[in-house]
Amino acid sequence: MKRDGREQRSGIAPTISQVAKVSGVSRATVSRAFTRPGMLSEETVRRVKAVADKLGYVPNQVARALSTGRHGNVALIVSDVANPFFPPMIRAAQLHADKAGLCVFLGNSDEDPAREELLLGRFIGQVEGLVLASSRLDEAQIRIYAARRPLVLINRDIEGITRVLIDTAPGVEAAIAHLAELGHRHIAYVSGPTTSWSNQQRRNAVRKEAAKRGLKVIAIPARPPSYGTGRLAAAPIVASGVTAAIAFDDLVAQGLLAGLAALDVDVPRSFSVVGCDDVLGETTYPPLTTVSARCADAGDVAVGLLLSQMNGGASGEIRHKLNSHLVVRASTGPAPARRKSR
Amino acid sequence: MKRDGREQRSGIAPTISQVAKVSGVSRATVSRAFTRPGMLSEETVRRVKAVADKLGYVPNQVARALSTGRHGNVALIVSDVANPFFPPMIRAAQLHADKAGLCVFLGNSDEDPAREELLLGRFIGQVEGLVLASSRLDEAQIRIYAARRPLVLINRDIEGITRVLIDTAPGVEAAIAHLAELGHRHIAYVSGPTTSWSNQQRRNAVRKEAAKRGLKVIAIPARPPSYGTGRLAAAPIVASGVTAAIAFDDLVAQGLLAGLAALDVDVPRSFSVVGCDDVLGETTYPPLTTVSARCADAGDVAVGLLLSQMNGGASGEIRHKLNSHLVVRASTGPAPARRKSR
DNA sequence: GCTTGACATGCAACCGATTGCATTACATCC
DNA sequence: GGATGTAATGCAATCGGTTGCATGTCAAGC
Repeated sequence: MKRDGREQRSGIAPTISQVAKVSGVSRATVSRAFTRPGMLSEETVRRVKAVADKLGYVPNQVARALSTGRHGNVALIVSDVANPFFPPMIRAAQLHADKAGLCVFLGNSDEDPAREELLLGRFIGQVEGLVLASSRLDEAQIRIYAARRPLVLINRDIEGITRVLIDTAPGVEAAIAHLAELGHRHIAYVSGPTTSWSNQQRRNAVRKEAAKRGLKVIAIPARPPSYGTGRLAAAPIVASGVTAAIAFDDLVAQGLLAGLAALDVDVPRSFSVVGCDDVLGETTYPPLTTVSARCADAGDVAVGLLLSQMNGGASGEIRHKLNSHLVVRASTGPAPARRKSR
Repeated sequence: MKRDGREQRSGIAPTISQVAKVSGVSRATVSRAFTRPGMLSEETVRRVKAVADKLGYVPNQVARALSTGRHGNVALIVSDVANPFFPPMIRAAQLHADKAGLCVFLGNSDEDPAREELLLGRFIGQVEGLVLASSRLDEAQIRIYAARRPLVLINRDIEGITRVLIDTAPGVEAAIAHLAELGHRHIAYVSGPTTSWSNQQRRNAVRKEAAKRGLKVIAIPARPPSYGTGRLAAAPIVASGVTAAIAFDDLVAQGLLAGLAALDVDVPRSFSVVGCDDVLGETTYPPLTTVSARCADAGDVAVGLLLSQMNGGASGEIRHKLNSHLVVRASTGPAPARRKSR
């Protein structure tokens, strides 16, 4: 049977032909009643819509897509839905897409390039545009897809491809300044994935500003970045003798906080911690001083850029930077006297 | 121009006709080389595929969907992506769908029935099945959609519609028993949305088990359930004189923890807190005793049921219950002597 | 040698819309 | 009154596949 998968349930959905027959016009007219009512007399539009309503007719998106090439779908691929960094971004992207009448496919690559590519292959045929957040794909691959469809990247910096970058450098610099003012002279950067653009950017910002202010900085890895690895980083950090740490992200910072608590190190009295992303709000204990990264805005802006690209505008490459600032809460304080006086 | 939206970028995608022409066979044969290779001679299949490869031909999903009625898409609508309860569920659902070769549309209703319906309307035409998690839609609406497409609900109990319910009752009962054993005699339930199935279920479980063990329970609302409202609930709870509280979810519990800390109430020494859902792991301070709700499993099972429904099987109604258990961490302890001895 | 059937492939209708190009009916203008 | 224009609608091709049925080929069976 041909109609197998179509409408397993009650009543086959009415088609344009049925509406046409009942309202005594051609299929073209019914189509226009929905897509270009201005072309028809008001009377006809009214009559057709009334019939459509009575029959419960809804234009078939798939058929429309085949003939127009526009299906009103976009895809968003993230590396890990469960990382608190993404949900606000996803939400904002959704919202923007919704307003534009678009449906969004969500893909979760689980940080695996192979999976990411699989998803991409599945999506590409049925979307008008793509947003890749923190893509782990290699540059060549990304370029191939970008050649087929409008595509925008989030937190990945590839020349010639529209991208939105959350520029945490200003916030990170402010954080270092903040620590310096509090008297810290020796700090640690708890680093994230080496392949991540964000991590590189943050590391560089830390180095640069620390050098400027004459602070010493050591790097301690937390890979993959998570609560658990952050927690494990506490011991080596304490052993290293630094008085403050700035972590790759909030999750790592939160783990670090827990690790410090377990070692009986009082935060912020004897040690200061700064996070990055500001996705946890005040929910940590103590509330985390962190670099606000506006991840929601990133989702919103990315979809906006995608839209304008889909509509033919904005053909040139765009490199949109979102800046950041420091949010001081309660996990940072004056450097402990013992070390400060050294 | 007709081809407007189609392939704005380089090289129009090759179609079945081009492959047919180049390989010197009919379009039907090319189609079959992909969908029913067994029908063709091995030699032909090989040749066609070689040509397709060289041309970079990929079957157009949209066209295929129009003619077969199967597009391999499903939709998942949640009430709030940003609530930590959902991401693990989304992730699990994705994973399962991926394995079955399906793409998933994600919708975020933001707890708003009107938005939920809008999304549903947009999705219904291009999916083969739907999963609604914590739907806020009224029953009649849901039934209408369920009549058009296979549909499964998560945490919503409507007769006749396949649903997966995270049964937190056993875990909640265990939590009450745990508190009773610790000597608490008077506790609070910090309640969530009145329209939520989960909330009703949890409230009832608390009442029942408390009655059985002779505990007194009062209800204090935290609406909408969030860190903020949980925090605000701390004051009235302390004022009420209870020695322990069980919260609608982990977020509320986490807020409550913060509110108590702000009031200088020591947890667990002078007050015990239990959460629900177990989505925060050990990341709270102190680590939260909570009812594990296996939200990831719910996503996985829901997609599984949807699949079997889509494939014609499992026509009868299914009511799948996922059970729960108590995870004891560090936010619960013996009731304080002062009150215990009363 | 002719029938029969299996196998491989092609023909053409179809899925449900959109749209360029008629066609028709009037109104307007010299 | 005939040329011209305009507004409303229909015709039929098209989008890119899938599939029921017809056709052709070749080998086995009688």
